[in-house]
Amino acid sequence: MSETRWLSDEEQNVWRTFAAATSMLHAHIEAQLQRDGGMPHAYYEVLVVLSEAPARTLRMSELADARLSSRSRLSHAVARLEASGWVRREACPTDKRGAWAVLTPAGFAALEAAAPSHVETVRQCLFDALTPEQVEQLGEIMTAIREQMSPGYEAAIDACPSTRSC
Amino acid sequence: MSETRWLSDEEQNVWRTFAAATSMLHAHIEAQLQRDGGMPHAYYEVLVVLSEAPARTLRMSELADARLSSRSRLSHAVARLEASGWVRREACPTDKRGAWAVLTPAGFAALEAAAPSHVETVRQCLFDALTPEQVEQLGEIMTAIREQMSPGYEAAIDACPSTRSC
DNA sequence: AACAGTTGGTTGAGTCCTCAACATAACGTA
DNA sequence: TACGTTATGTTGAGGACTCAACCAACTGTT
Repeated sequence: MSETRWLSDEEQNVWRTFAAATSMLHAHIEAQLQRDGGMPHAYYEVLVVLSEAPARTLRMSELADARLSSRSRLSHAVARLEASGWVRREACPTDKRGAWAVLTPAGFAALEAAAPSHVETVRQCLFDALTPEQVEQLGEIMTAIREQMSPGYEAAIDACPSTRSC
Repeated sequence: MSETRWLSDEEQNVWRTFAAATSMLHAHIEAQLQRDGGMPHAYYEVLVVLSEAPARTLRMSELADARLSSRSRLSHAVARLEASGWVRREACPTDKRGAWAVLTPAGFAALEAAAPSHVETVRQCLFDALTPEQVEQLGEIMTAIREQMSPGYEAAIDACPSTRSC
């Protein structure tokens, strides 16, 4: 292990502000969505991804890869969403290991009901605080970070067959 | 409730990238700290705050207000940190309701042991991905968001007596 | 002194997440 | 066909957080 590259005062300040701001933002959005939509943010995003998929249906692993990383997590999430009647599992005929997750009409309705206040919250917390120029900068910065964390992420999403056809 | 101010395509793109990038970043840092330091990020931050306090000691509520919001959360956290031998509770003589949290030598050592790899991770994931100009922009953007979420936060920190004297 | 209201902190139940272990099915090669 | 390897998805235990309820102590008013 080579010498530690400690943060400068300036960097430390940026990092702490970053951590505080994103933490508050996530907590706020989480609480709002839980309160008004009856679901955590992660589950909301599952519904969003499903709602945009062809036939509102995706393989479990595609769903996991697209947004959620861990398969275990998704499995638990879909179990809960299924109990709420918002998602339905279906056996995959071509691959007997596989499972499809299908957004139910009730799930779509729940998403539609939760969306307006969620979007309003995002706007208030994020976009209302920034100038148009800063929004653009933020987009570039976050793209760079995402690329750093997971090279080829963008390309992978674009190339993902499930978002194109089924 | 007035008309929903939906996000434009551009805004939606920025928001999704923001959510994905910060989520990956947090997950990565969390995993690294858990693996190499044996503690979650939130607990690491508790140790950091304590280590910077006079006599490495803070009232529970000051600790909660400074970084963690919920008192319940802090109470659970300190219980766990106390079980690890990293923090010690002490009764407050002037206010018999109150409690002090004191960083133990073992806690300070754990912090020192965890710091280098944590800082390296932050540098790799965040600063290495950005230009100096972007770092500056990020600082301003996050300051604006933090101010939006919690007006007067900066001022409150600066005015907090516990960080000045004891 | 007494009482209502506020503040400091803890507790327990329930929820979500992680991690590791597992079962099942598909694939590749001999 | 048989066997080892890989991929898909589930399960259960344990940890961390939230929320609401709670106790104890301080404060201000009468």
